[in-house]
Amino acid sequence: MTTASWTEDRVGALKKLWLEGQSASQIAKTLGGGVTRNAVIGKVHRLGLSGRAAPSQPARTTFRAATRPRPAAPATPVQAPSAPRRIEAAAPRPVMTAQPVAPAPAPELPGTATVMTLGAHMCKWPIGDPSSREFSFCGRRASEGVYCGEHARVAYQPQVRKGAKDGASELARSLRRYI
DNA sequence: CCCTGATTCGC
DNA sequence: GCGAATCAGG
Repeated sequence: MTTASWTEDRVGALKKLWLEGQSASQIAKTLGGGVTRNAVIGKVHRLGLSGRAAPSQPARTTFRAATRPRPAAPATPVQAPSAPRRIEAAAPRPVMTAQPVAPAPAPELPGTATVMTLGAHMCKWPIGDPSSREFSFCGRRASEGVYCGEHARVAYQPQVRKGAKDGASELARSLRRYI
């Protein structure tokens, strides 16, 4: 596709990823096609989407409302106090400790859900490199928030006991299964 | 300086 | 409708 326009597919993926909590830049990278984060944000706003759950990298809440750049704007009347933006609790992002690459999806291991097929109540544990075409989601029943039981336990990392070397290696081994 | 989203405006 | 430029902030 030479003209990276907003096709149904891309818009669908955009919506999904956006509501998923992905950042604009991340979505832009995922969608590829030379779309920038500005394009993503622009489209998001055009679609009426806006403020959702959680940002990305840093877990900070950048929610402001009206900002006034000022490019040759004659006395603009006071802008409305901004529309109500949803502020929901976000599911903790999975900790990806040095994720090398997604080698082979185990035999019966889940991970066939793509960004397009991932349903609302399907585990959204990412599998593989988001920028790769092989990228998929766990897809199992999301019983714990946005993740299935198993992935929820990994997402909500209990905390690593210090000095528990056996436990550490065990954790590392169990984590490997999720990649 | 990295990142985030928000807004405006020229196309 | 689209997105770069810009803004505002963590």
